[in-house]
Amino acid sequence: MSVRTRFAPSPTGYLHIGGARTALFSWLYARQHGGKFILRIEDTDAERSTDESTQAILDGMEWLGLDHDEGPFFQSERGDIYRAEIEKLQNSGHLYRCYCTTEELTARREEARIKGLPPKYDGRCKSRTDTLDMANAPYALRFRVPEGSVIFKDMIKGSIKIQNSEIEDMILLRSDSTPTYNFCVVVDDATMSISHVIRGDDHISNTAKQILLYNALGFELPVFAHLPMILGADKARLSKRHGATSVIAYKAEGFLPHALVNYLARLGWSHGDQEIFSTDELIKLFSFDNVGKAAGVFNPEKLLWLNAHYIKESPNSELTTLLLPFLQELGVDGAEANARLEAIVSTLKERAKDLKEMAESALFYFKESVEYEEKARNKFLKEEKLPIFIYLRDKLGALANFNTTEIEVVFNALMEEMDLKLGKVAQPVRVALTGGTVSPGIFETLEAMGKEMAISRLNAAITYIENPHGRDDMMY
RNA sequence: GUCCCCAUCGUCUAGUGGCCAAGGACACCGCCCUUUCACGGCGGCGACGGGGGUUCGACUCCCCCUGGGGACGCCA
Repeated sequence: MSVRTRFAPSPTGYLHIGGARTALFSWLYARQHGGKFILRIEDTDAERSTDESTQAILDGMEWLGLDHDEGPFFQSERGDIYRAEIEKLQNSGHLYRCYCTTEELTARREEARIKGLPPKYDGRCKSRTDTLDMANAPYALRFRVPEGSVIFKDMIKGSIKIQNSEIEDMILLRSDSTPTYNFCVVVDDATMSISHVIRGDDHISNTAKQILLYNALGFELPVFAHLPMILGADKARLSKRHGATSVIAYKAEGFLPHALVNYLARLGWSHGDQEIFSTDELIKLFSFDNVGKAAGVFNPEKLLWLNAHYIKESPNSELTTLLLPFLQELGVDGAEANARLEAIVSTLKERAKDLKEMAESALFYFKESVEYEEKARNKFLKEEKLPIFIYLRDKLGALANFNTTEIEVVFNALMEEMDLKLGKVAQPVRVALTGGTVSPGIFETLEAMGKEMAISRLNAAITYIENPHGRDDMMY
């Protein structure tokens, strides 16, 4: 049997974390078995489905690198197929007309709930005999649930058994003649020859209903795998209030797609003690045998750690490309940045957790002039430091090769001459160059900055110290 | 309420009856490295929800309880 998996989101919002993991596992399984991964958009609810959402889902998938082999298919375009299958069920006596209105059903459900009874359809239209009198009344088509029970084997959860008496006669065709979810899913999965249905375990109860439909339609059952849910820190189902849940938001926050992929893979699945997986490794090692049964809490900090890891691992050229949009977002000229970024990126990648933060800490390389942080300025831009700045400005300005080796020679000479330790020299210089007390190594920073800018900033510091009152805007 | 699923450090997890006085990772704390901040290295804190069985032996198997999650739509 060839492996065919699918991801079938409804286009009612962005691709969220939970959906992304479901898609990832389906994709991995297909790739591992040389099978096909199919994308299907479940837009039978015309009210809530939007093209923007479809696009957002497509964008999210693409960003994560989860490419599909077939589709996207749209349920809204498959009406003929559903109609044909409905007809079959009708002919085989699996359906009956229900004339109950939505209002009546809602009221009865409410009533049942109050009485503590299961809020299930009571089947009152099942054996109506007055259907002829109802000729002009709108009706929905319900599925006649047979006696017995549904037992199925889940690749993750094992054997699951549900009594048919727990399942209500669900509506397959609405009174406006549109088919409902459970029916479409079955028809689609069967006609698309899906071999493995991989989805969240919130669908387990649907699976029972769907198996009934598979049987009634005479379709062969696929293999099911129900992934445990992803929860927020408070153990409630992950939702907006737990922070960013949309995949694309992580892109905007400066995450690398593979960091998210690695994180999501490891949330619920494991391979011994290994934490870091390349895509190829995931494809090779993934197995439902090692997917846990319990719901997992989404931990943003571990994601951040992985992101920092992958930033460190990324080649400078790649990081440059990725970082550029974030710099432009901050008002840096793209062309200028691009020319100098590769050198700069290598000074920053060791300490950045995400690209957004990285862009912010790169900002001083591109600004016309630096603004001094108050504490830094008060501590380091003082009269007594003047000789250091003047010395460096002159000696560094005279360097032919402005690289870390040569720069270090100058610093060593200065330290010798003035009998200072590096710490006493580096911090004031850092403030002059960056405006703050935190930055990459001072020699690297100088080299990445370039001679011209370095000298100009040293001069600015000298001017500032000599004439602080000329800068009223910075004084209190 | 009914049904279904689940249960190892705060979190993600390893563990498939003896290898476990329970291992790794994130986070947290400390030390080291160091020109700052990080990175990195070393160390520390920290868990088998409870009760019954089964067994020579249970984190591992069974039952009950408790706790958590999910589903009960003419939504998907």
